[in-house]
Amino acid sequence: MESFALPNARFSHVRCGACPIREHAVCAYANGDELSALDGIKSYRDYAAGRDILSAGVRAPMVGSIVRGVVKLTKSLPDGRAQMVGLLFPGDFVGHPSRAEAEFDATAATDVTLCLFQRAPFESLMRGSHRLEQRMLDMTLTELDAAREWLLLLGRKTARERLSSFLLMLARRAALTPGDPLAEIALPLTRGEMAAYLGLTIETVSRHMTRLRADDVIGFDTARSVRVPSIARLEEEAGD
Amino acid sequence: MESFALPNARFSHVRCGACPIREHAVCAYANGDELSALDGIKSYRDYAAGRDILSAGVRAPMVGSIVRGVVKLTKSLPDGRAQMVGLLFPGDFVGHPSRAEAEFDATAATDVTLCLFQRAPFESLMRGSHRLEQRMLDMTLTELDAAREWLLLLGRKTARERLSSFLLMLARRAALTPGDPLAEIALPLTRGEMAAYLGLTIETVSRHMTRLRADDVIGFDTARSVRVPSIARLEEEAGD
DNA sequence: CGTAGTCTTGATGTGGGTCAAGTTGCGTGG
DNA sequence: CCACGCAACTTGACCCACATCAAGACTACG
Repeated sequence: MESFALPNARFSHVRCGACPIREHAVCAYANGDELSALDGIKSYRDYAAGRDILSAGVRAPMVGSIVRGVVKLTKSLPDGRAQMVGLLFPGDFVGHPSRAEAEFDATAATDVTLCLFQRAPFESLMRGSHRLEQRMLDMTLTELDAAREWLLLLGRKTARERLSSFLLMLARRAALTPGDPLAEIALPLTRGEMAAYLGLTIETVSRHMTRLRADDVIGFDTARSVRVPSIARLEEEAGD
Repeated sequence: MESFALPNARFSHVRCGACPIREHAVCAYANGDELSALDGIKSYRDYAAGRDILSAGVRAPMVGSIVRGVVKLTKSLPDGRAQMVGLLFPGDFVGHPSRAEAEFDATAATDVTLCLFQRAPFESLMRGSHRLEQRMLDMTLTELDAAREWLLLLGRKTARERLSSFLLMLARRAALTPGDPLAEIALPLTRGEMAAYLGLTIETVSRHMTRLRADDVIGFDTARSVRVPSIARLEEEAGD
């Protein structure tokens, strides 16, 4: 029996064909043979919100895809200052092939399910499969583009523009899943995590959220959700 | 006759075996067959300092490796604010396979020589060569790591730490090529370009360069060069 | 219903931005 | 070889967006 009967098991197994991220993850281009090879070396694992997945400077024996939830990547200076350097959603890849030692901490921002592969068999599978390697390159280029967009945000945007850019990204992601465009969007991050992402402090994030609401750019009743009445308006506020 | 006789020709050809970046570029893992295939589709081209190589939103028919010189990648907001999002050195790759339209401007920061490949034959060559594709993935992961390091710099470091980090990167690159460790390092960027890279203004860069000199962290007589008497001291100043 | 984490709001401080005025360096042409 | 002109750089005076410091309020969970 597969894991549907055990939704919160820490280790479990779901056939790739039934996987919700089949079309978006590293396996997106895989053919039947490749998929069953992947199927043979994978296992699902759950992480509660706040749990560490990878630690900077530590060798990790696994890599994997996010099936459910949000993972944050953080880099720190020795004196404790910390900056989030990546935010990963379902379908995104955690850990890098040919880079056993992580360059940053990866932490579950929400409850997370990963589809894990042992590093060694995954790498040899990739070496034999052009599709898999091409997909990996593609995903890495997408991440690089996103990181560069973020460099522009951190280097040149005001606090209000940064918040708007972040909310815009979430609104666009939410728009991809069908539903009422004016529905509440659940924020996957706390104010403190948003600050870590945006290169700001908690207080500045909180103040500008309040102001964006006062100016009717967004609406919210609880701190962990927002409504976006007009994407166009939010785009203006984001600065680009 | 090959281009050694025509050092400033805009188009020319050098056998890969004689190429100074043979070991560091996308061709680093290529075997004999792959190398001669690359040799067949490549051409060298020179760009004077300041020349545009790629423009944001424009389809580029070529990709290529930097043979000589420094290339800067810049992203701009509609109101003119601009942030450098990458700085590429000899061996680095310009343009992305499977991404015909650039996401940013690429400009020659110094006089530059590129080893250009037509996009289509390069991509099909890559599809057929595991070594080439693996090298490409490897280089992209390295760029991603560098971009994330830069996110930490832009998000959390002070102006003095940013300058020190930048100078440290140059000092480490210079240390790779043999020579007097206390020799002058030529700065590939103007104060304005350094500011664009570091998320600062020209004035702030200039002031902190002056202060770092006053504090004996660095030495310089002309604006376009520095001496680093102690790498260890510079590392302290860089914050990590 | 207590307590701890999260969020909001206010008062004040400061690093880096802005504006402005030189200065230095260098290529061009007389 | 020098004079001109322009771009790059430096330095100073002032300003402001965001950080810091400090209370209090809300929420969730035992």
